Amino acid sequence: MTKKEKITQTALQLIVNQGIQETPMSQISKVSGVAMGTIYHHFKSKNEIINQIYLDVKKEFGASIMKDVDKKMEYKARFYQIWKNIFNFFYQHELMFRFSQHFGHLPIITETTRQEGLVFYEPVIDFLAEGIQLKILKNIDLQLMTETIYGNVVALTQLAHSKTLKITNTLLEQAIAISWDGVHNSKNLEQ
Amino acid sequence: MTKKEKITQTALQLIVNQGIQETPMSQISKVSGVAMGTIYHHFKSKNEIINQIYLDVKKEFGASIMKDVDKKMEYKARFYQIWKNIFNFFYQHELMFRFSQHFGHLPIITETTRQEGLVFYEPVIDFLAEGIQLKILKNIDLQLMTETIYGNVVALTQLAHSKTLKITNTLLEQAIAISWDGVHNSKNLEQ
Amino acid sequence: MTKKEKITQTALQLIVNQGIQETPMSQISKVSGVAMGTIYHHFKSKNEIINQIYLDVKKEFGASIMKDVDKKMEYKARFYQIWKNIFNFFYQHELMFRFSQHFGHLPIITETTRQEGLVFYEPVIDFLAEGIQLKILKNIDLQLMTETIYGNVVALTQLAHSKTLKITNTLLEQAIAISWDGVHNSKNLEQ
Amino acid sequence: MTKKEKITQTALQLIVNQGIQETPMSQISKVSGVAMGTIYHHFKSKNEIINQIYLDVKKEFGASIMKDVDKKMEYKARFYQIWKNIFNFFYQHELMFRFSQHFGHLPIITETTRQEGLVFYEPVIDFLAEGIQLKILKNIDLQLMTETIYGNVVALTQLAHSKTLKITNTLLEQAIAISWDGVHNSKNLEQ
DNA sequence: TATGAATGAGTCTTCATTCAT
DNA sequence: CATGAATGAAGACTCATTCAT
Repeated sequence: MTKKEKITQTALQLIVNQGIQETPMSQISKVSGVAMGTIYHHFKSKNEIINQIYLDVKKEFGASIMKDVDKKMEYKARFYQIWKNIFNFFYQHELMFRFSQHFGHLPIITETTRQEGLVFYEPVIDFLAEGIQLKILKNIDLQLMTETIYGNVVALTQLAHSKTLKITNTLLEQAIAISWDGVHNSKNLEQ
Repeated sequence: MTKKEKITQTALQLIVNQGIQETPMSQISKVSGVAMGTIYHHFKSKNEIINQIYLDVKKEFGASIMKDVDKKMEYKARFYQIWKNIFNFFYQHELMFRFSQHFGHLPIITETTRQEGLVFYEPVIDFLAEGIQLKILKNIDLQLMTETIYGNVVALTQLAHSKTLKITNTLLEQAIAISWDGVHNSKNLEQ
Repeated sequence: MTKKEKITQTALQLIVNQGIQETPMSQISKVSGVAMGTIYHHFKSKNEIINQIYLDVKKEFGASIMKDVDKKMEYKARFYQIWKNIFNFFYQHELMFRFSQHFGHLPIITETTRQEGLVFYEPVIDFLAEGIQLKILKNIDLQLMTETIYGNVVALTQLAHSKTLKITNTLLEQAIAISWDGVHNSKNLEQ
Repeated sequence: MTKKEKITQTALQLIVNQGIQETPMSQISKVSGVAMGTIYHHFKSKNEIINQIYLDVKKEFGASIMKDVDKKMEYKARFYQIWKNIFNFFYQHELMFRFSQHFGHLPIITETTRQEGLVFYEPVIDFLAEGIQLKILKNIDLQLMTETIYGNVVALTQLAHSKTLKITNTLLEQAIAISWDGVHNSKNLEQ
C-alpha cells in the first residue's frame, strides 16, 4: 500500500467514525504512520484528501454496478441484479457508504469533484432511461425515479448496518420488489 | 419572539447554510442580536442548542403529519394524505428538512434527544402497522417499509428544493404512486 | 445571620476548598441563597468580599490571642498559653487558618486591609518585645523571632489538620518546647 | 536554552509576580517569544507547565541541600551547613522560593507530581532521623521536627526577601541557633 | 520523498458586573 | 433592600498549514 493510500484509508476510517472536524490532520498522521509533512507533500490540503476519498468511493461504486449484468438478460432480471449490486457494494463497504451518506453533500466537496463523480452513475441512469423508453417502466421524471430507487437501496443498507434487520434472500427480494412494483409500468401488457 | 427562540432560529439558519463548525457562536450572537453570555445563560453549550433545534424540528414535524387525516377516510386516501403532509412540511420548511438530513445523524445529537424525538414518528408507524395487519399493505418488515417510504418523500423533497423539478400535482401524485405501488398488497382482492 | 454574613461565610468556605478563581460569584450566590444583585448591594466587588473575610479572620484571631493570659503569670507560662491560644484558634478554625495561609499573601488583599489587620498581632509582638527587654528571650531581631514562632505554630497546625499527627497534650507541649528552647535566653541565670 | 526551558522560565517569573490566573498563556507566549501553538506542542496544558515548574524547583532544591556536607563532620556542623544550604538556595532563587510558598499547595499540582517531588527532601529527613536515633536531637515526631525547622528557614528567607532585615553572618547564625536550640537534646551529655 | 517542530488565528466558554424590575 | 436575566471582554486551547532539515 502506497503512502497516499495509507493516508486516504486512514482518513476515511477516522472521518466516518469521528466526523471531519473531529479528525485532525495530526491524528491522520499518527494513525497512518505518515508524517505531517509527507501528507502535505501528497495532498494540497485536508479538503483535497476528502475530495480524493469522494472520488475513490464513487469509482469503486461505479466498478461494481454492472457486475453480472448482461444485455441478453430480461429487463426485470437486470433491474434486480443492479439493485443487488448496489446494495452489496454498500453493505460490504460500510465506511464508503457512510462517507457518502454523511459527507457527500458538504460544500467541502468541490463542484468539479462532484461532476467527476457523476459519470460513475451513468450506467444506471441509462438503464432506467431505457426502461422508460421501452415502456417497461412508468413514464416518470428520470431524476425522480433514480433518486427514489437509490433511496430504497439506502434504506435497506442502513437497516442492515444498524443490525436491526437480518438480511436474508427473502428480505432482499422483498426490498427490491418494493422498488420494482413502485416504478414498473403495470399497464404494459408485455410485462 | 423570546431570546431563546431568537437563538435557535438564528442558529438553525446559519448552521444549515454554513455547517456546524463553520458557524461560530460569535456569529450566532451577532446575527441573533443576543449577547454571547446570554446565549450561555439559556443553553449550556453549542451542542445543547443543536439538540434543542433537533427536538423543535421533530416536534413541528410530528404536529403536521396527521393534518386532514380522518379515521373515516379510506386507507389509501389516508396514505396519500399523510405522504402529502410530510412532503409539504419538508417542502415548506426547507431549513428544518436540511437540518434533519445533514445533522440529524451526528453524534452531537445525544441518545436521549434522539429517543425524545422518536415519539413524533409514532402515528405514521402505527398507521403503516395497521395497513399491514389489515393486509392492505404487503407483509414486510415494518422498519423497512417505514424507512423506504420516508426515503421516497425525501427524494422528491430534495429534487423540489434543488429546483431541478417543478412540483406539480401530477408529479406529486406520481411520486406517491411509486410508494403506494411499492408497498400495497396487490393480491388482496378487496383492494 | 445577616445576608452579609451569609455571603462572607459561604465565600470563605467555597474559596478555601476550591480556590478564588474557581469560585464564581454565581456559585456564592447560589450556595448562600443570596441573589447576585444583593451581593453587589452589600459589596462593591468580589475583591471586597475577600478583603472583608481577611479582616474578619484577623479580628477573630486577635480576639483569641490573649485568652487566659494574666499579667501576674510567669513569663514562660504566658508564652505557653499564648502559643496554645494561637494553635487552638488555628486548629478549631480550619477554614480561617487555610484562608490566611493560602490567600493572605495575594495582591488581592489591599495594602490598606493588610495594615488594618496588623493591629491584631500587636499584643503578641509586644509580649515578645517585653521578653527580649527582660532578657528572658534571646536578643534577636523581633521580626525574626515573631515570624519564627508563628511558623512553629503553623507547622503543628498543618500536621494537625492533615491528620498525619494526633494532637495530644504531650505533643503540644513538645511543640511549644521547640519554640521556647529556640528563643529563650539560657544564659540568663534568672531563668 | 531550549524552547521548553524558555517557556518554564518565563512562566515561573510571570506567575510568581502576577499569580497564576493573572498570567494568560498569551502573555507567556509573548514574553518568552514562543508561539502559543509551540507551547502546546511541548505541554499538554497550562497546568502541566506549572507541574513541570514544581518539579524543576524541587529538583534544584534537592541538588543544593547536601552541598559541602561531609559524613565526617560533626552532627551539629552538618546541621548548620544544611540549614545554610537550604536558606542560601531560597535566598538566591527568590522566584523558586516564592513559587513553592504560594503555589506549591494548590490542587493544580497533581498528587503524582507531589509524590515525585518528595524524593528530594529525603536526605534532610534521613539526616534528622539519624539525629533522633543518636539522641543528639530530641525524641520528637519526625514530621513535626522537619516542618518546624523548614518553617524556620522560610521565616528568615521571607524577611530577607522583604528587605526588612539585612542578612549578616551573625543574624544567620542566630536564626540557625533558634532551630538548633529548639530541637537538639540538651540532656544528652555527649553533646 | 520524508520528517515533525513551529506557527498563530480562531474557537468555545466563563464570569465579574450591571440594570431593569 | 432584593432579584436574576443580560452583557461582552478575556482566557485556554485546537489545528490546518509551513518550513528547516
